[in-house]
Formats: sequence, structure tokens, C-alpha cells
Amino acid sequence: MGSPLPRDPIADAQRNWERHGWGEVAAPMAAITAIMRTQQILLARIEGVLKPFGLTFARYELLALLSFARSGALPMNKASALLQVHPTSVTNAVDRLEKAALVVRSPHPTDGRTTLIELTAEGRTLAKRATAALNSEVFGQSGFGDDDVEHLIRVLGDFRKAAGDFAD
Amino acid sequence: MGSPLPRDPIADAQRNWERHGWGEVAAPMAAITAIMRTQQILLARIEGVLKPFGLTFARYELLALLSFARSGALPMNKASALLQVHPTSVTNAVDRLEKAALVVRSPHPTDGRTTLIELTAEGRTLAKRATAALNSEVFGQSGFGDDDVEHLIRVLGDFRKAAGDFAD
DNA sequence: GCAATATACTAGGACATCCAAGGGTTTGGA
DNA sequence: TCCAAACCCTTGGATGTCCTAGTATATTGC
Repeated sequence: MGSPLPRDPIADAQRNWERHGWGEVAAPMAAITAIMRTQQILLARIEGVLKPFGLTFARYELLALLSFARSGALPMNKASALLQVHPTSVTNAVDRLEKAALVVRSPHPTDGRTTLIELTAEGRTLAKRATAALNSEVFGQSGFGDDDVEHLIRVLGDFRKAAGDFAD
Repeated sequence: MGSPLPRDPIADAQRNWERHGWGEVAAPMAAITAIMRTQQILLARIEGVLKPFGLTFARYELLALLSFARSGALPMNKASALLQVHPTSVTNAVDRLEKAALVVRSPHPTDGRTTLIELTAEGRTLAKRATAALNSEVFGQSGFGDDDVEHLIRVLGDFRKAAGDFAD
């Protein structure tokens, strides 16, 4: 999008916050802004790796989730809950994955309200290949040190739990 | 969107990664996924606080940026660079802010290609009020401990720098 | 057993982000 | 001087996310 800035814009924002008398919350503001920006960078990397496979991150996440399900199938509402996105987002992703013949919708055997998403053979193969690519090109070169990774997992895990993501 | 899950879905994903022989990258995968999810939670909180002001986070960021500029005005390309978003995203935000009379577009005095975004009096007032709300309702209650905030700022700062965000 | 409530998925709409292309303005080298 | 290359902003299109209904199916309670 652009060349590197001369100075860190988030550090500048933090200084601005302090200068305006909001020093009390300047650091958390900076941390939160940094999380937003980091997510943006990571998402761009991931999408770049997935593009050759004709996948987006949202669709990949669904494929990966299905590939770990015993039967290779999950109800849409389960997928929505596990991926922690709105049900309509799952509908959207399934529509596109189904057009690409990577999944199929099938009726739930006992509950007429529920629709099952099933991985096709192609879907399973593509999920494997895409995962290998992400592992080697993104997760394997995250740029985070081992200690930092552990720290992030712990701190963000606590945050997500406090936010009500899971009971554990 | 839903009630808490019985177990942490990201920890489950990490276990799945390990079970499939990708233990080497399971932890970074979990950390990255946690960052994505945390961003989603934080964005939802922020948008919730800004909604009463008729603002979204993208528009708020632009207003805040302008409010810190000496003259209360910035060229669009500068705003795009500092906010680290695509120029078309700035165009979009300015269109809406201008409709709301919070900013105005004006021609650059010496460069005919450039458009300046200028804060209106209303825009400046709203930015102040929205910032106060975010400070007290989000940044002041982030849920991150002081040490964790410092750690996040450092680790994510290093990451952003390595990603080419800034030279410093 | 049947009506009221809850649950599951989808359709339509509002926003944001990015990319690709197009039209206008500046700059720089031949 | 002048034209090509670089730069700036906007338009149009593709995706994703969420929200608000609306339809269909299950469950519950009387």
C-alpha cells in the first residue's frame, strides 16, 4: 500500500494521547491499535498465500474446521459457534464453497431446521494443500519469538475468556 | 453472537495441529488466530461505543487523526499513509464524513492533484466526545494488565516494524 | 394435542477493505 | 520545450462482517 513511514504512527498516537492529558489510557490505546494493525498485516499475508488456491481466509477456516470433524461434516450453527462469526457469514462462505464444489449442503437426519456442511473429496484435498502452504509461509515464519508466542497465547487467551468466548 | 463455548476453540485448533504432525507451527498458528479473534472482539466493543455518535471506527480514526493535525487538515494521501489503509478506503470514509458535515474537502493550494480533508467545528467537537467515550469505555477497561500492555506494545511494535510499517 | 416460544437458516441492506482502471496534474529527462 | 512516467483521487466490482427481518421446523407448556 505504501512505503515505510519515517516514524511509528501508533507510537505517535500514544504521544498525542499523553499530550492531551489522557496518559492514563494512552498505553492500552496503543496496545489495542497495535492489535488492530497486526491483524490487518497478518490477514493480508494469509490472503496472499490462499489466493492461488482460490480461497479466502473465511472459506479456509471453514474448510479446516470441517477437515478436523470426525465425519467431515458439521451443522451450520456449530460452525458458526466454533468460528465465532455470525450465522450469515457462514451462509455466505458455504454458498461460495459449494459453488466451488468444495463442500455440499445436506439435510440433518433428525432435525429439519438444521443443514449439514459436508466436505467433498476435493475440499479435503484443497484444505490439506492450503494448510501446508499456510504452515510454511505464514505460521512457520510469523516473526514472533517462541517466548512471545507463548505470552500472546496466554494473554489473549485470558482476554478472550474474560470477553465470554468460552467457559473452560 | 452466541453463548460461551464449553472449550477454547483456538486451544482445540492448536491440539488438532499437533495431532496432525504440525507441532512445529501449532503455537504460532494459535497466537495468530488469537490475534484475529481479539481484534474482532475489540472492534465490536469500539463500534458499539461509537454507534451513538453516528461513527464507525474507520471514520473515528480519520477524525482523530485530523484533530491532532496542527491545522486540522491533511491531504488524503497523508491520511491514507498514516492510517495504513488503501486510498479508496479514505475516499469512502471522507464521503460519509462529508455528508455528515464533520469534514470538508478542499483543494490543495499548490498541488492540483491533492485534496485536503479539513475538520469542521462539529467534526472537532464530535471527535472530542467520541474520544472521551472510547477512553472511558474501552481503553480504560481493556482488561489487559499493565505489564501485558507494555509487552503487547513492544512485541507488536517489533512485528509491525519488521513488516515494513515504519523505519524508525 | 395445540398454541406459544425457541431455534436454524437465508434474504436484503449497510459498511469496510482491497484491487483494477480511468482521468487529471506534476515532474523529469531527452 | 515536451512527452512519458509518476502521483493523486475516484469509480466500479468482489468479499467479508454484522444486523434485521422472514420462513420453516422443534420444543415447551398448558
